[in-house]
This record gives sequence, structure tokens and C-alpha cells, in this order.
Amino acid sequence: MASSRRIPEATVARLPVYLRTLAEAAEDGVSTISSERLAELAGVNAAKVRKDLSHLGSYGTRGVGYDVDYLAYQMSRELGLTEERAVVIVGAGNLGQALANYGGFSSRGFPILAVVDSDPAKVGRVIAGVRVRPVEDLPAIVAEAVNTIGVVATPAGVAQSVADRLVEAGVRSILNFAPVVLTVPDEVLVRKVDLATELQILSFYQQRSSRRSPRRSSAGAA
Amino acid sequence: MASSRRIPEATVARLPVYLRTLAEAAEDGVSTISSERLAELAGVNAAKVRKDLSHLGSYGTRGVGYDVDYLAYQMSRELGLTEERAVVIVGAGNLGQALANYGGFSSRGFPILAVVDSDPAKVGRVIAGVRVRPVEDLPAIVAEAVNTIGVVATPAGVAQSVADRLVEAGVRSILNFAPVVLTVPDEVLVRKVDLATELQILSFYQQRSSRRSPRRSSAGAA
DNA sequence: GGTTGTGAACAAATTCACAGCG
DNA sequence: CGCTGTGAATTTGTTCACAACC
Repeated sequence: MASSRRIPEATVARLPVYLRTLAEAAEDGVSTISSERLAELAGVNAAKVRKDLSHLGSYGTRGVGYDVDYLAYQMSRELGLTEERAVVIVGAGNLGQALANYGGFSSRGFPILAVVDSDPAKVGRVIAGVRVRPVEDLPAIVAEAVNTIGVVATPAGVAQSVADRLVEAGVRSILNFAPVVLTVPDEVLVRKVDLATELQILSFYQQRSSRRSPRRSSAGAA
Repeated sequence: MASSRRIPEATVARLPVYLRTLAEAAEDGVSTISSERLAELAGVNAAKVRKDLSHLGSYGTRGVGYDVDYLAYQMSRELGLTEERAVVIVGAGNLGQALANYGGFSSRGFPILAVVDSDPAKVGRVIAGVRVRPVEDLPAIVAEAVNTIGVVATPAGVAQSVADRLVEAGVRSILNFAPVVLTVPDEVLVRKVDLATELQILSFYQQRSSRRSPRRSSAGAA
């Protein structure tokens, strides 16, 4: 038995992928899935899938595979998705609007609590069904829900001050889209998504590939 | 001497962060920087910075540090940013529009060559200064430039067919925002950005933090 | 003195390969 | 027999600590 706690970081990063894959399989009417098949759909290798899942517990059946619904449930629970979560987007510019309109947050369990902006001209507009509120409302907004995640979708220049306000308002997790390293207290969690960085990484591997593939492409089957 | 080729994947992923940090330092008039200072600004540890930079070559001066401009230049070169690059965005929905309007691509060396969409209603609109063109134009668009990177900003359902068309049109690198695992030939490179995934990862760590910090937060100094 | 560059020690992650179980 | 779960082997990445050098 190895269901004990402390799940490796690399595993945690893959759980959402497995979860999405399982949801798709369930929609297709699949009720049982092998590590081999799950690996194929998730674009990883089967041994890795088994090792990853073993960190959650022994939810498979030898000779059979994993029950899709049960595994998905256990995974959701492990990811904390069974608890209430919400998102507040700071910055109603292009990116903030896109994130609000992008259905993927709400549909995957992260309802958008509010969008705020410091520009009075933007306050009052309605984006994705929610009215843009002033940044000053942050403490009140965060108090409205538990476990609220702050999304920083502002220009780089103001990102740090926005982060400070989020922390002050009680936010403990931040998803940062601004190309800046945020400084926050130890107990606050930050993850960064930098779009230009991703392009630059692609650029690196692109130039040195005539045949060499830097183990990043998805399994090739047609 | 350790300037020899084959840069570790983990290092490559950090180079863009160093590069951005160096650019900021240069703007602030800094001409020389130590690994210690660069590490602080980039939010990593100094030994790691030195190890990372050593993979590029010996560009530092003992007792002094690194020449900001020179190091930035070497890094750009290594990342292939001195060569012509361009981006074609597929999908003129919310995300596609946001990505086009988001200045970060163009300003960091990835001009937007075109935005395409399969919806005739969207074709012809002007987004971020470029007219939306029909997907059928992809081969012509890709032929207009070298090393074009395709950005998939479509709903999940059509992402794979879009990827197929990009590959057919000659694209060798794809940045995928759709929550799907794309299947492409081995020589094509794919990187995925999944926004909901990021939230789910935050969610995982959020629930189990009362004091424990999962080594993800940025250095805390105030 | 100060800072790089790097071997060596350590830690994390991946992959192998197979025993164990249904 | 088939597939999971996992120890052991391997690979990759991080950190330490210091000699080399300006």
C-alpha cells in the first residue's frame, strides 16, 4: 500500500490532464479504463500513469483497469475540486475579458466571482455576465466566497501592486499572467503563465530540429 | 569548459525568464549583473542561475558578474530569437482576439502574421490591426514567412483538425490553448497552455496549506 | 575581495520489469 | 491471462561548496 500522502509535484501537474481525459472517456460511455489507454489519451507513458495514480491510492483492479467515474471522483477530491472555489479576475483589458469570456474556468469548477479594474472607465461594463467592479471592492468580493483564487491579468507595471492588494484582501492563491516575478508572503501561492515565454521555448527547439525531437511532441499515431 | 551543446530542458524553460529580467535590468541602466542579483530578480536560486548560464558558455567575469547586454544577446541567439519568427493565430474568438491584442507577442519578437477563422462571419473583421482571414489561406500565410508558429485558440472540438491543417500548411511548432492532447507527426513540436489546469493545480496546493508551502511561491522579501 | 564555473553530493522524476492479484 | 502496483535502476535536475580566476 502506497496511498500515503505527499504527492510529487510532477504528479500533481498531471492530475488535471488525467481528470479531463477521464471526463471525456465518461462522456463517450467508457466505464473502465486501463493505464495503457489512459496514457495514450493523455499523451504520456503507461508506467507513469500507474505510478501517478498509485500516489492517490489503490483504485484500480488488476486484470481489469480503473473505474472511470470512481477514479475521476477520487481525483477531484484530491485536487480539492469538491470544495467551493471561485475566481476573481483583476484587469478588464483584453486578456481579462478573454479569460472571463473563455468558458473553461466556470465549466471546470471555477465560477467567476467578479472582474475588477482600476480604470473608472471600465467599471460598470458587463463582461461575461458580470459587471466590472472597482479594485477597491476586492476585500468585499473575497469575503463573499471561500478559497478565492486571484487572477492577475494586468499590465506588468501594476501587477505587483495588484498582487499586494489581493493578498491584503485575503487571497491565498494567485494565477499570474503578467510577465513579472511577483513577491508575496510565503503562505501565498503563485503560479505564472507567460505566453511569450512559451513561444520562446518553442523557438529554441524549432531552430535545432531537423530530426532531433526534444521529447515534447505528443505520441504520433494517425 | 562546459559550453558544449545539449542544454537541459529545465534550463531552456528558464532562459526566457532570465532574458526578460536582463531586458528590465538594461532598461534600468544596469550594465553588469551578478548571478546572485539575477537570481533574486528572476525568483530562483543563484547556483541554478550559474549552472544554467554555464550551459550557454562562459560569458561571465569572475569577481565581476555578467555583462547584461552581452549575456542577453547570447541568450537571444541561443533561443533563436535573432532569426525571423512569426505567429499565426487560429481562432478569432475571445481567446484568439485577446492573444492578438495582447501586445506581448509582437513586443517580444513574435509579430502576428495573421489571424484566421473558419467562421465566415468573423472573416474580414480587423483585430489588432490585422484582418481576419479564412482558414483556407493557411498555406499561403505560412509560405509568407519562415519559422511560423501556429497558435491554436479554438474550441476543443476542432483543435485537432486545426492542428492537422497547420501541419499540412508547413507549420513545425504549435502552441495549443485548447484543452486537448494534439496528435502530430514527430517532427512537429507542441506546447500546451491549459488555463483551467493551472487553477486546478493551485486548488490542490491551496487546500493543504496551513503552513506547508509547496516550494512554488516566489522568494519573500519586503 | 568578490564572483564565476563546476565537480561531487543529493533529490526528484522517469522508466523498467516483474511479482501479485483478480 | 491481463493489468495493476511497486521496488530497483536509471536519468534528470538541484544544491552545495570550493578551486580558479579577475
